[in-house]
Amino acid sequence: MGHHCCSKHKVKRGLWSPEEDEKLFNYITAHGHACWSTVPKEAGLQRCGKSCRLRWMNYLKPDLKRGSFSVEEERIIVDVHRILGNRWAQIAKHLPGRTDNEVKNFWNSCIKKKLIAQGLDPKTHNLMPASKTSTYGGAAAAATTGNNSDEIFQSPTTAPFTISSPNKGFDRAKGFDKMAIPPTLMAPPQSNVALHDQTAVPAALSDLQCRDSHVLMSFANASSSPSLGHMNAASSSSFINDQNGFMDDCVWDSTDMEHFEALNQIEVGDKVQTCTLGNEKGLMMEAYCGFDLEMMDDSSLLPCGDFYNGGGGGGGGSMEQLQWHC
DNA sequence: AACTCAGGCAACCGCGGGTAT
DNA sequence: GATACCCGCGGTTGCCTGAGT
Repeated sequence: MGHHCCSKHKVKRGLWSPEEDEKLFNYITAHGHACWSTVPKEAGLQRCGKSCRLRWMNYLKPDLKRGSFSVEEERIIVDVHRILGNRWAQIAKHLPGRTDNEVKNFWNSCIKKKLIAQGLDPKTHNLMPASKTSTYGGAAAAATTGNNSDEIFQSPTTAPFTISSPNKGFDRAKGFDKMAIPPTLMAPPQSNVALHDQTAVPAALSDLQCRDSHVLMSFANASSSPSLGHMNAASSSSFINDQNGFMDDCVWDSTDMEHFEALNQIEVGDKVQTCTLGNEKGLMMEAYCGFDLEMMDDSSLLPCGDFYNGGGGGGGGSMEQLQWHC
């Protein structure tokens, strides 16, 4: 049974031969692929358009990077997956030359197992209950011993979420170079479901404030919300370091109003995560949990782009190298 | 050398969203 | 608005290969 789109035609399935690859490659490089459904016919292939597209995207495309994933790539995958979940195509966008299929396979065959071995739930990136951990082999203890690439797999409770975009739309030298966001703030919807009882609650984040000059961000009710115990756990990375939940390590240089302008509205799908930054007299940023992760898509991606965890220390900021395509 | 098994990878399948008619 | 078609995505399957016995 072939694809629905080509069930009427006699199509070949299975592995591609070098000849087929050559035909497809030659055709696409010469004519492009305006319509995949016509490609096989035009290229003289007994394949369906879908199959051709897949082969091109995952194998023939010239800018694909082959070979094993680097530690840095691995780190990016883990970090972005923590935010996006199984949105492989989105994750792959942060890894030039890698395909969604490649990332997915790497995740399933390698990263997932490492996370499990460290006692982390690969879906939520949270520590699994001891019983569950032991089910997976009881290797949670290994999580404390890593001094190699396994360090990538840190519990989100100890690694504040940070984003860095050194080359997009903002000159780091001008300021606005420090900002840390806890994983709870950036948690994807699916994670919210999973973490409902243990992580950020929207209400707790509804009063995020940024003050001018030496900007502070605060979460109302931070200390009273059990959910924010999770965030306070991140205080070792100087994200939140007092009982009121103030993040005094979050410094925005408000003289760079250009970027506050840019930040003025972050529309995140229809669930707007209002990120309202007012004028320089009284900056105010509102946010709540439950980010619609469409924000990770190109233009809608945090337009400011440049979040940097200056206080992460000790590898806490595992997203330093993440480049947002915005 | 032969066999088994697990891991990695490529490809397929089905679904959802977008667009044209 | 309804329908058909196409594309892109994520989940899954199955093949290939290498390590272990």
